[in-house]
Amino acid sequence: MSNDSGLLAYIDERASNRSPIGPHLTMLHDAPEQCKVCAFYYDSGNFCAKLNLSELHDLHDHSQLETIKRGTQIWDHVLDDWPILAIESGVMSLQQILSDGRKTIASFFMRGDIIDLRNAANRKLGALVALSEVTVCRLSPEKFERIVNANEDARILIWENLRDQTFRAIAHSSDLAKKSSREKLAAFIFECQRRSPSSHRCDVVEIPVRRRDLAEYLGMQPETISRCFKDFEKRGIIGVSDLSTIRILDAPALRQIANGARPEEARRSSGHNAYNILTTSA
Amino acid sequence: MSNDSGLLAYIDERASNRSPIGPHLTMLHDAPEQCKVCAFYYDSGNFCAKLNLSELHDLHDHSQLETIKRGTQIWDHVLDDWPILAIESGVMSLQQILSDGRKTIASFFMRGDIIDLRNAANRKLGALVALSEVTVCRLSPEKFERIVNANEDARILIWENLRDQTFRAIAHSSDLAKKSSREKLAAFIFECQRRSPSSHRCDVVEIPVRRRDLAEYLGMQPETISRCFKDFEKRGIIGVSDLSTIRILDAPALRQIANGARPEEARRSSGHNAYNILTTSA
DNA sequence: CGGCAAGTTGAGCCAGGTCAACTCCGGTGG
DNA sequence: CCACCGGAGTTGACCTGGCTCAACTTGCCG
Repeated sequence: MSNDSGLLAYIDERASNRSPIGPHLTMLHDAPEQCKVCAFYYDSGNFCAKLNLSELHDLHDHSQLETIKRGTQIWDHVLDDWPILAIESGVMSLQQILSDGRKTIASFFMRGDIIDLRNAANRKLGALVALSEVTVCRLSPEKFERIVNANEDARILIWENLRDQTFRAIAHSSDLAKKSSREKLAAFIFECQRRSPSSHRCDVVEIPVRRRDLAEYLGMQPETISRCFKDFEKRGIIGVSDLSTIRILDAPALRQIANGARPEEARRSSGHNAYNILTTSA
Repeated sequence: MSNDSGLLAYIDERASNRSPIGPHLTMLHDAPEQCKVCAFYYDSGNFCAKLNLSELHDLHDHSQLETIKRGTQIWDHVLDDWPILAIESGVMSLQQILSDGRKTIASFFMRGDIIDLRNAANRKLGALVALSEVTVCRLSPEKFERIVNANEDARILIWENLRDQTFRAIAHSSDLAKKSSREKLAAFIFECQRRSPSSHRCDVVEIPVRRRDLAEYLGMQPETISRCFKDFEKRGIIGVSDLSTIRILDAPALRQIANGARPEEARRSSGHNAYNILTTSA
């Protein structure tokens, strides 16, 4: 997919309608070449797969596919023009810097996520930074808007994608709020498993980010991350082969930890539970 | 709830669409009584205000307005049928209970928020619990869906509402991740100010939830909340009149704290005149 | 006025932050 | 091919912010 990025470099983004195949819409029997190999198209149930060929070509011709290196920030003035990003591969992060330099990664965006930052300017959300090599498609806001208006399937899908991002952020909030370091890490491992591209559940999980980024995402220190991994490994819950790959050896135990079961003690339970919540265990 | 639905049944929704003063809509010169006093209708720029009278009546007639008491949970089997909630007043919370009893409030929903929990069942998000007396309108999913499909203004508004919830959750995540207790509380005070119904910025801020709920939202202990409030008060940054009302006395200082400026150190300002620095805007 | 929940205050302690030293590893250049 | 470098990760020692527990005060409601 990087073999034709050289082609892209030539293109004048503003003026040309740059259809890679054919001058006009006469040859709509096929999807654009770039789209054929893009997850948004060939993943069943992703956005571009919902479009008809006319829409797909229209969107493609006014969008920009780009590969960006780790550490690159997408600047605000670019986002002003291209506020809608489709992450095709890699991991993007939304990060904030506090006045004294502490850095926080508020959210990860991975393959299949569509980031819609229209109107996000007022609320300063932070910077979009690539945590790995990222392939991203900048969707034309106008075409996107038009397609979403016209195509109900696409609209529903986009809506669910956004809701999923919301739910993910909410779940992440509650992880951060009350969980211990081990619990957060365990929950994150399952989150990685859940979001892994290979939809088949597998006990080998890829950690797609560096320890350091992971620490910033989970609100911890790299040292603590390291200690927690070591702890899990020592207890035989996971196996660590290399830094970016682990194997879950004792899924039930890991699940218990992720769900916040304390070892044995001190359930100062139930007495003050005015709300009588009925906890439905998964 | 649907007292005058008979009349409306006559109307052909398609033909009368988007014509607030259509021919045989003469008797529809008025919104439903309940809607007239509802924030979603009279707040400029909220959902129901975007509907034409036909849509408004249709939605109203198939929805349920309800007042629920503090501590009440909206049960899952109810959410299955009524997954879309419009919060008219009060504070709803989304809370999770960990296996050992720790409770987390992941998100607050206040006036003007529309909670769309369709398809949220798979990802167990937690329970919806009222933190105060809440007036909520359960929107008919079918009517809601139809209106969102037909009415572009309404759709855009809903879309922005959801995006705002996402951004809020993300911002909350980054607050929880790396901020100290004081910083989180300061940030929360500003969040309350921002979301207060009285749109005019005012230095008197209402804290709409109990200390205990606040603690669970911010991932702290009630004792710590109390100590932080006392600390701010002692330093003259805020004034506390009663438990649910505070007054911001030194907004710049509070802002500094919320943004994560540490007390003394690391000020690379090198400045002679600290007052000339205008870092924070709006 | 009495009872109960919410909030506050105080004392002690521990999980995780902080700092420093070290290893590991890929890239680079002589 | 090796020496060197720098950034990432790890390990150990120490320290502190905020959790915990317990006792107390306040406020609300019948």
